[in-house]
Amino acid sequence: MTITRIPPSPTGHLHIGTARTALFNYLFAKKNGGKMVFRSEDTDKTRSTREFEQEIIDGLKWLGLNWDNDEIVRQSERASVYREYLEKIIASGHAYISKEESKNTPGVMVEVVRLRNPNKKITFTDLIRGDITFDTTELGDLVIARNLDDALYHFTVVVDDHLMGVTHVIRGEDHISNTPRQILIQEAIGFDRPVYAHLPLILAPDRSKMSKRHGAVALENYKEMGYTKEAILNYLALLGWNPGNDQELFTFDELVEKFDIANVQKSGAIFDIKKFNWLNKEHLKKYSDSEFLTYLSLDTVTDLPELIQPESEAFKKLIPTIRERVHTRQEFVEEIKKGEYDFVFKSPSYEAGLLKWKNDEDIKAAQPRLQKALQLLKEADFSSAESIKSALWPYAEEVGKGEILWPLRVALSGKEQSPDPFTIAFIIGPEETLKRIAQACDKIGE
RNA sequence: GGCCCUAUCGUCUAGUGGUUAGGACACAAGGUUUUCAUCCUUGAAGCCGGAGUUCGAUUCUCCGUAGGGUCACCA
Repeated sequence: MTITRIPPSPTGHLHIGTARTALFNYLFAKKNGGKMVFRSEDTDKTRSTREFEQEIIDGLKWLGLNWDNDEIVRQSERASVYREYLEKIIASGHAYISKEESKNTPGVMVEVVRLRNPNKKITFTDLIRGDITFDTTELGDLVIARNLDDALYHFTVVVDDHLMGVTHVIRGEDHISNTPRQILIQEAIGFDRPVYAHLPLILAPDRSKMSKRHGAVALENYKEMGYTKEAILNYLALLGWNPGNDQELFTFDELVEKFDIANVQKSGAIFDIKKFNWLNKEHLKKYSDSEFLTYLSLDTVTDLPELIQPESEAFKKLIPTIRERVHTRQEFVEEIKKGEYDFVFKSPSYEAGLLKWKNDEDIKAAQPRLQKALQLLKEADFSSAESIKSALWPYAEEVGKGEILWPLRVALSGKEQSPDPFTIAFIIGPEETLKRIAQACDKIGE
């Protein structure tokens, strides 16, 4: 049975790269009818925290990347297991206790455990890159434990991967050079070698490994900005993998179905927020109005302008309009905060001159048209933007579209750029619509 | 610097010993019912360089070059 693993170190937030590694491990396992296991690599007691561990677990689960039995193996709780193998490997002569000065606290003598390096060439076959050969001589007798009760990373990884039955180690390219060390330890203990696959890295725009100095790297950051899990999964998968055809939009199920590690790229991929935005919007399109409202969760936005009333009828009617203009919840909220749609909630203020259509000589030309529109709208059906449009359209065709639509839109929005007048009229309702048009007429008259 | 990995439009990528080198994002232009957005159409944009193999290399080999990763008693 195929068993992959996701072994994060809880020394920081859930990195977007870790999420992608988890995704690929999950997809590979699923694809092969196997499972993924989870392991918290918290042997560094000074940097690991339970808070980070929980955040990582929550993040992976939020994405839907579940693992076998929900089980959480913690390396910090397995010292006795490591000790057993440490003693075994020392007894066999493949490792030895070395009395030397501590590197961490100079001046203090300690007894670390070192692997007796056979100084040989190691060749392993990477599922993505093919054969990779290292001469381990340069590694020296690497330290595998600070002492018998305090095993280090390379040792714990090898022991746990073996004990947890891991068949495929799929991890970031930054682990390639760790692989020969771990193979050396495997061979010293006598464990079988798993299959390795090293994924290309996610790169920042400057082509270096994506890190905090480049901006958001934590999954949580993207979640907060309003990237949906569907979009995150989809984008992460596309970063370094392709289905072999032109499909770019995937549901999670489709990814599971179509994933093939043979189609994983060798070279690193730059994280392109623009394409990510596009994908997010595409996935958002599938949301119904009520799903979108839930997605927005505006009640969690603490600094929403007072003017905006998320519960109001007008606001609910406004949502589809904003929705088609933004990629994320964050952009949505910013649009509101900028006051772009304040005209929905209060009478617009604007210079009368703005009412003048570009083809008109005088602003006064707009007045009779607005009067006519007023008249037509009094009889109009305000049940939809479409019905409002049909009430005005014949007249607009007769007198010229810009000639009436422009001043009408300005009368309703007070802006040079806004949604079309029918939509605005629908949102603010008949009473307010008629009032604003009348006000515009007054403005011209002044 | 040593070791290792990588190299197709700006970005993510498809692809082949002979192709008009395909798609997507982004960008530009035009259009769709006034502006913005949406949508549609069109466009610009790429095989890192040099040898070699070959009738023919973007594709295969080698050498460069460039970029990246890694060199802990962190993981």
